[in-house]
Amino acid sequence: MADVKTSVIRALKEMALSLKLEGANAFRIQAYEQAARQLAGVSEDRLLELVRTGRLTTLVGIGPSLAEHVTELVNTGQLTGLEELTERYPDELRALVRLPSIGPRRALALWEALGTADPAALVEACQQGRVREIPGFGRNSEQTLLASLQQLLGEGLTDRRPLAEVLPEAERLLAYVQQGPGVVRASLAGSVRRFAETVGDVDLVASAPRARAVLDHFTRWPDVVKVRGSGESLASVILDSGLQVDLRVVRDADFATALHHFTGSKAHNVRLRTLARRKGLTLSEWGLHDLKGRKKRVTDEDGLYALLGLPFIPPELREDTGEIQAALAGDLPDDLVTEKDVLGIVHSHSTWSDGRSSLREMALAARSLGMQYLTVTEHSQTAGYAGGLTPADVRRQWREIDALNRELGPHFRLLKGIESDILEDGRLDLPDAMLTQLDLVIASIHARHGMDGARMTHRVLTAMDHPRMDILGHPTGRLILRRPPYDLEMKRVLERARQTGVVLEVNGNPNRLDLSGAHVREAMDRGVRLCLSCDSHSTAELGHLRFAVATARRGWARRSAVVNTLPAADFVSTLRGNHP
DNA sequence: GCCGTTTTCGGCCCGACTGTTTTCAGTCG
Repeated sequence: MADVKTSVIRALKEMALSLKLEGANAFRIQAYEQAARQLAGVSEDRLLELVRTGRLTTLVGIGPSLAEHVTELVNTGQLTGLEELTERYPDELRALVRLPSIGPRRALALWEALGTADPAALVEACQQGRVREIPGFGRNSEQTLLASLQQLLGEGLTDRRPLAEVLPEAERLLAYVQQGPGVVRASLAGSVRRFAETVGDVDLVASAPRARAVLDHFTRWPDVVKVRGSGESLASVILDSGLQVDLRVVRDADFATALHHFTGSKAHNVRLRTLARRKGLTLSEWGLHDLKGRKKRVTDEDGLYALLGLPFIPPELREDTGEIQAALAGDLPDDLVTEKDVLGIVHSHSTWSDGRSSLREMALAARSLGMQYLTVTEHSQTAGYAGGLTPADVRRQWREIDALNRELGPHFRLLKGIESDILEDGRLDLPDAMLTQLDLVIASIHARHGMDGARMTHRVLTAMDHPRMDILGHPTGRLILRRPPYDLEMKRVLERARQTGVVLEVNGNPNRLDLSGAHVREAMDRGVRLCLSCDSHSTAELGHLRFAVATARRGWARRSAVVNTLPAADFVSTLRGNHP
């Protein structure tokens, strides 16, 4: 079941799309879209409180009219007028708008001219040459439309990929661009730099005196299979992996504003430009200018934000979910967690269960990353498919852990733990007598994902009430682009975490990123603590930590809320302090 | 539909590109 906040946001977005089809005033449409984003940055409890007290209009971008709509949505689940608009424009028409190069105007033109928005019927119309007869369309746009319709009917249009699938290739390409002729600075930009969960393409920005030479260098990268376009300052290519990469090259004096512009998000940029206007400045990728067209000197993003009267806003926060207002008010977290803050690797598997590296290899790798400890948390006995450990196995493993600690100490420690399955009735998978002897207990769901919301919520809350439960592993169970989260009332899970002191995991496995940034933000609002974990099954996967850190930052997580920024002894004792 | 350190009305973010046009609308980021 979707929570109230999610359904309100969805309704506002639906309304915006309907109004686009309706040909409504563009700024009215924008108002709905901005309101949706604004609410995304507010916790559900705060939203309900603002509705109850009639103070919704204290949010930027929500005036009397939208406040009324949101109140109606919260109270009744309906929005007057939305249903009527939805019926006027069928779902197929709404889906058309998502096709590349098709917006509301052209979708409507197709629908009206052909009397249908059904993708299969449109394919036929393209093949019969009927689309090119429609005013505003021609031979080229007919071909483009046909191609994207066929893709839509084939594997679907979700050509987004998990960030981690893209990042290594993007970083290799960045290193290559940095070696281009005359390159002064180069950086990743776009959703990759913001560490979004999924990315559609990769954006790079570089500075050099002669753009053309760098662009030629770029298009000669061995993995390039197709050059989509190459102009004076931009080249766009397709790699053999199917990934699209765009490179912009500017003079170094323009690097900071170009990098900022192409990092986005679009909504963040829009709001920042509005702020600039109010200060009598205009901001674009080509610089910050005053009203007389004089260019301000901007050498880096720090300087850009400073000229606008703001502290630096890290890329992970640039989603227009309240970060600019918070920055203006001095309310941005001043101790946003960083990778350097993390002192221990939490949640790891070895060859004792389903890992691919030995315990010794894992320990040495963690130590060489500068970590002070690694928690050994194999699967428990119920997870037979993953080589889960029986109590006897766990005791045997302790002997190896003790030996390794004698060898690798005293500045590095393996902590004794387990990742216990949460059974169907919410019990943990090992006897209490054993759980109390462990340094930490992660408990996670690995089976029976499909329970209904009431039973699943009860199952998780029951586990959290266990006095030896320290950390809830991958709390929502989602797999990015593959599996939706469990049917779980997150609000109650967060509340129980606050009451019991149970720590919620931010699992850095790039297919999970669980909790999500949005849930991290709700956890922060409630004072719930987090641990940033790798869920590593090999030494290479210790690198998952960066995704956990980035996801936590996207949820504005403070260092002080993250338990594995503590040294080993404090980490163990703070977990022991649970269940007051 | 929102908003106000020039405005309670009249503005509202910026630029590039594409394809279809013959001066520009629509789309995109």
